[in-house]
Amino acid sequence: MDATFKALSDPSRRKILALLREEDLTAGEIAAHFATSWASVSHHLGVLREAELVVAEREGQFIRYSLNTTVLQDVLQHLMELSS
Amino acid sequence: MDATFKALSDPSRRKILALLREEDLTAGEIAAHFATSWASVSHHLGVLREAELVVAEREGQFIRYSLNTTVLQDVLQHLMELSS
DNA sequence: GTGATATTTAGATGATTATCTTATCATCTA
DNA sequence: TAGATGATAAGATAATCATCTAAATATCAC
Repeated sequence: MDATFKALSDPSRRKILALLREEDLTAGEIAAHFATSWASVSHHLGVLREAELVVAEREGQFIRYSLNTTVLQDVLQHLMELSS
Repeated sequence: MDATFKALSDPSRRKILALLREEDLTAGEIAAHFATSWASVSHHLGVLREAELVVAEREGQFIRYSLNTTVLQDVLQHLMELSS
């Protein structure tokens, strides 16, 4: 749960999650939405992968990312227990 | 929303929120639950205040802290929009 | 295999952060 | 007012983090 919250604490990473909510995207498509370097975006994707908030799957030359809503549900559960 | 997630990303601060979920507590009562220095706990309380996740109210010699569930609800809303 | 494209990794740097000790501020009691 | 207690602020330090450039890895097309 610690890694999850830490992953969520960066606005770039939350933006990535919001993009993936619309549709699955390759790393390049995600990076295209940012002004920072590809390496920086790749770093954020690594953090999100580590936290299991996203899933990466190679598709030939590309790597396609998708949301793991299960972990997001866990976070929601945790926060609801705090706020209820 | 940024400050809120950053505030939530530290386990000590989430522990403080969990304590406050049970009952309102003074800064000293909160600090008693931690092995770190009072100053460190006070720092965390400052971060939580800044994020408006808690409300501080002076009661004579003491300062009593309570949860601000409104902001927690906002976080929940934000996360639900990501996960739905 | 060679070259081209997609992505990640490595190493470095500057900024932020959590923690500590010490000092300061606020309130109470006598 | 003086001393004691509750709490925060200031200043220092070590660790973590986001970002960069350059290098490495993986796949595809030829």
